[in-house]
Amino acid sequence: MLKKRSDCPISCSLEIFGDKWTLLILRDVMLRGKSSYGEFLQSEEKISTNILADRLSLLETEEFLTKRVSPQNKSKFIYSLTKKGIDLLPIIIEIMAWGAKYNPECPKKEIGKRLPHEKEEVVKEYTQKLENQFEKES
Amino acid sequence: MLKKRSDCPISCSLEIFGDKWTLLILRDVMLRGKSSYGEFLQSEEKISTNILADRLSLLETEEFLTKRVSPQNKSKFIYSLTKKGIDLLPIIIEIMAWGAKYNPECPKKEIGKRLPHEKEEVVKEYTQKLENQFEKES
DNA sequence: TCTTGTACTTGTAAAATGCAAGTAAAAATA
DNA sequence: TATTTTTACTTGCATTTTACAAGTACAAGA
Repeated sequence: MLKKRSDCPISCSLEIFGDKWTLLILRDVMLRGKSSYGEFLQSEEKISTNILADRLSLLETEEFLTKRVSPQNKSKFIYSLTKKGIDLLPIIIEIMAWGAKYNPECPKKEIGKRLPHEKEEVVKEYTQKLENQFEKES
Repeated sequence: MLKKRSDCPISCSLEIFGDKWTLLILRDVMLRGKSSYGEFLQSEEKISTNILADRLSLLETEEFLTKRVSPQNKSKFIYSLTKKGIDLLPIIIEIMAWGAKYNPECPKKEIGKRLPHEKEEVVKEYTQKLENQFEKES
């Protein structure tokens, strides 16, 4: 990512998180309350260890996540969202909404069911929740 | 894409368009009125010819775009959005909004300036416009 | 002290991408 | 009619990225 392809905000964004894994890690953080390497590794999509390490490093570099030692366990790291990371929630929700609409085989859980008629509210609720967490941690 | 990583709608979506180029082609179609191989090739991001051919084929297979011979020129093809493709607009707009917010060096054009305060309206306007086009072509 | 938990790193093969060149058919031009 | 241009790819090959399996390092717990 030394030199940008263009100044288009869409292109710039895709250069950072336009791949099959980065947003999936953020999904785990935002919607599933995950926060550690081991937890990310357990997701059903089975990310490789080297890719996970690479993406976590990227997410930290890009300041989507911050990394700190767990107070309970000094050999464990906790990854938390920044405001910049929280602001990606609307993108993830839109992707989920689209995916839920066009993949009938995807079982719809609570959020999925709410999306067709109250997407805005879902985004607001989760943003609020994540921002509260953010405040507590600072 | 023989077997899916999981049934998560986010994961399924990213398996299709989670890369650096697919959404950029759709940007050109949705926001810049482009519709042919040659036009896509001219974008400032400089996509390779083989990648463009591969992605157009994917977009057709996934039914995001339909392909037909140009009435004016039989050696030219016109790619048009399907409803399924038009439904990706909110994702693209959210990505643009995020990118415009966090990349101060991206020059903001009309849409970019409107996004912070009237994102919903922008999505509605463009959806309307693209759906009108869709109707005209059918 | 030994085992477990946690977070990686390394090696290597496979797949995707980028770049340059070539192909083929229709359209425009001489 | 012959030639050039336009349009949309395809092909070959080097580079980069990814996937998979294995190994490493350090802290915590028994």
